[in-house]
Amino acid sequence: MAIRAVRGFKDILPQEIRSWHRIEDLAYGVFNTFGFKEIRIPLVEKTEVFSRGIGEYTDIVEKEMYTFPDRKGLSLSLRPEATAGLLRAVNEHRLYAQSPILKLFTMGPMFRHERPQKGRLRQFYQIDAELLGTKAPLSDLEVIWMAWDIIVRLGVKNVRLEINSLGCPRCRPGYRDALKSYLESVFQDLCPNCQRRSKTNPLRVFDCKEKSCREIMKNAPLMRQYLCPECTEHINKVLESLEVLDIPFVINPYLVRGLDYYVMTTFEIVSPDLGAQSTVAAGGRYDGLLRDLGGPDLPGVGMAIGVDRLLLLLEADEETLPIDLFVVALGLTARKKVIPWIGTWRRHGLRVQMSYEDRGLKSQLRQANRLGAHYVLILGEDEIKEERLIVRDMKTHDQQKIPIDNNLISGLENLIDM
RNA sequence: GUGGGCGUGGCUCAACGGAUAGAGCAUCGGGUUGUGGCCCCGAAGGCUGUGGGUUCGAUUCCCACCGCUCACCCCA
Repeated sequence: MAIRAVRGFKDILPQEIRSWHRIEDLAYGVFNTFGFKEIRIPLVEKTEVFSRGIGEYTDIVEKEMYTFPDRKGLSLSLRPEATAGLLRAVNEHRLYAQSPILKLFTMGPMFRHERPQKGRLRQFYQIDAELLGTKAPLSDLEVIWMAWDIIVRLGVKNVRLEINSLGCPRCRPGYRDALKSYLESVFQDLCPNCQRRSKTNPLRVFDCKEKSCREIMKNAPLMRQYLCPECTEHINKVLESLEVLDIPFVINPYLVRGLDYYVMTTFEIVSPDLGAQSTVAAGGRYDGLLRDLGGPDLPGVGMAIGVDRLLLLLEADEETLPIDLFVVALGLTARKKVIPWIGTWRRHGLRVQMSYEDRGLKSQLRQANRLGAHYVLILGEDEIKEERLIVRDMKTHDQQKIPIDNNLISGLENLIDM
């Protein structure tokens, strides 16, 4: 029985790698123009980073993390998201001291032990950006803008921005109480799941798909009615700036993030083409998180793009990487002559391949054709005797002979016009 | 963790409970002893996911397990 990859862990095969590069390259470009700098952080952190950062009683921390003791008994976890670890690094290296505003991005795999399905793997990739040091609504905009830009510029059509405000530590408790007491009053009529959620994560009840729960929640109090003046002004300014930019959005009063650190602005970019896991990108404001991780009380806002999901929305890229020159050497003498030439051409940047097997001309030409070679160079006994080798243009079928002399290397390069 | 669907050459899929499990694509070789693609011919490639059961006989029906997948849950 051959060994298979672990459930929920996938190989990214050569035929899909170009799409990955396309996404990553575009993201690098966008981040660069927005003035974000790259940071690379460990895949493993002390479990504490996530339990304190994301929240001890969130599903992610409670039942989805890969947590294990190291050889000395210290509890470690594979990162289930990027923000907590990134802020740990910011704090550890006092990066916030360099400038009042810190703009960072990172990309890489995250790990959550969930049941795999479409758009949900146990190792999945995120492109993540964080903007620290300001509460200004325009910083929310920047982060949303980048996510939107990356997704739209990749050619994804059918996406929608959903946005909401979760309030702040001043107004959220009042709302939470109101929601809780409402949920208590209707407790008997909620589905078992929501009865549990009403205690652990009341906002999540809004997400329930049960008809009865939806009906009940239509009369539930909404955060919007409880937002303090500052939060109201903040979200309004974010929405105004989105309008200025012509980024279409819908206000989703039920939008909730499953991580405890979010306050005020939260958003998702969703696509109906993804199946049940419809969120391509998401993020929000997390003032207070850095403080909770033991750092200074710096506000922040961030976003993460699900690369695997984004990939599901893209047209598959061509995998074939054409080559410039395929060298056919027939026989041992020819092979020996040809190898140093190949080395030179490769150092000059030409994409050159040869057959590793001692096959006939026909077979090697077939191989050259399959590889998409533009030119084929043929060197056999006749050519050695004649001291001229054959250069064949596979597209036009033209063939010509060029002398094997000191000018061979540059002569060929001129001929094939690279 | 719960439920549905599906497991046959590398890939996409056939085969009423019946014979040596087939086809297309891909691979390799030949048709041209040194000229690719198209065409023709041929070769190689299978413990039909695993283990039980029913049957004279199971790829086919039943059960269990494993795997994949979609959905619930949750989230990027």
